[in-house]
Amino acid sequence: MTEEKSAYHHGDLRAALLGAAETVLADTGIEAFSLRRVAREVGVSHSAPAHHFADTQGLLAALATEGFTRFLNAMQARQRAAATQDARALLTASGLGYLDFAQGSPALFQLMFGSERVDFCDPMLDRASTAAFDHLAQDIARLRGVSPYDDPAAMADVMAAWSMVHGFAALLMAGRLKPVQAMDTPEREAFFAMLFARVTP
Amino acid sequence: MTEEKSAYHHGDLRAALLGAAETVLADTGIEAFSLRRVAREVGVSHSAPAHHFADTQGLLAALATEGFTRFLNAMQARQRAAATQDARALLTASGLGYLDFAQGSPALFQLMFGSERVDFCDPMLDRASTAAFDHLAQDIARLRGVSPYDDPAAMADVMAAWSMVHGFAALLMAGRLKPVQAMDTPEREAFFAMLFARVTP
DNA sequence: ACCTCATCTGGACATTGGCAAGATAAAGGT
DNA sequence: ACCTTTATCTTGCCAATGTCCAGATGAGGT
Repeated sequence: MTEEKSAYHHGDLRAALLGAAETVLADTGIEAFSLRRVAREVGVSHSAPAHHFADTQGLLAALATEGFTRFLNAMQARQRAAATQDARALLTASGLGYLDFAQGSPALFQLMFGSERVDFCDPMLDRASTAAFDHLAQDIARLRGVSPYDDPAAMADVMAAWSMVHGFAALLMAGRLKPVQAMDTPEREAFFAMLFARVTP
Repeated sequence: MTEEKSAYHHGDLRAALLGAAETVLADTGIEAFSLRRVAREVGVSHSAPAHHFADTQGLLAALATEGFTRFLNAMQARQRAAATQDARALLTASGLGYLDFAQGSPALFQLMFGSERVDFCDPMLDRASTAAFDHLAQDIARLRGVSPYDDPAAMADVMAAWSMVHGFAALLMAGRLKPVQAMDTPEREAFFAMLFARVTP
């Protein structure tokens, strides 16, 4: 409908800002992230974003929220691709999806897990991040036959799996796992699957 | 010797700046870290640091370097406290030292592992971080009887152990492991030791 | 046609990192 | 002792940033 720009009243500025924010984030990194730059990218005044996001934190919270839903999608996509009912294979698929997302959107990944600039009190963000956590909990529930919310041992499995895949992803993104970086994709995935299998005996 | 301040020529400004930088880092976090604030804290002009560190990155690199040596100390301290020769107990002690450091200096920890503002090309920093990695490699060498640099399987053990402890520490610091945060110290340490033992079967 | 109000603009202010020119004092050579 | 050199620190400046504010604009309801 409002396809042409009318100078004023952009039409869907909120979405445009979110899109540009992701580009800027990927370009400059979180720590050099600039709200004015985002506005410039969209071609709008420097204080236009204020009417859609309270402040920079607000925009980043919204961006992280979108990140978490895509993050969940990445895990689910791997599970669909695996086309199996085996609980252990499904868990491994989630782990690989976790890595897919981290490698595909490293800046977003760091925003979601390694930044102080995001306010996790934001209810939308809380919902999205909780949903991602629940997905992993469900994988463990399927494997153990008990919900981690009922069984401490199963919850320990969740923590173990999560710590493992997150540490692997974070160190890989930070360029610390040199030997792993040298591997090609199938080799790296096999390597990770081998490590990941250890934490849920 | 130069105990009293002489307005000009602070005496040991470099060390004073590093000390203040750590305080500021702990106060404001990395992403709001301000060089001018550090200078103000020391009571010196805003561009005095330029003569001791090329720029903000330079100061942060020096700070991270100091962090890595303390990080290594934390792991070694735990091993001394364990007072054992058992390879597995020594490895666990390193993991607990890893956590000690992360919990004791969370801001420094995030600077070292989760920031883009540190230049790892800095030779001093490279030396310090490599030394910390080598410590873990040595733990695995003692456990397996082979150096990870010679044996791929042993290197895989290093990656596994590192990913596990790092993921656990990072998620804990980010406030994501709610059930673990609820535990008291001994319980949390026992819990971690249990998880950590899984990765090196 | 008019009015209301969300949306967007432009200017202001304090703060930041980095640069350049100058002030200060310690060190060293004569 | 004196003068020069050099390292150290200060002051003043610039562009850029986040946030606030008053005002311009126009879309949608009445």
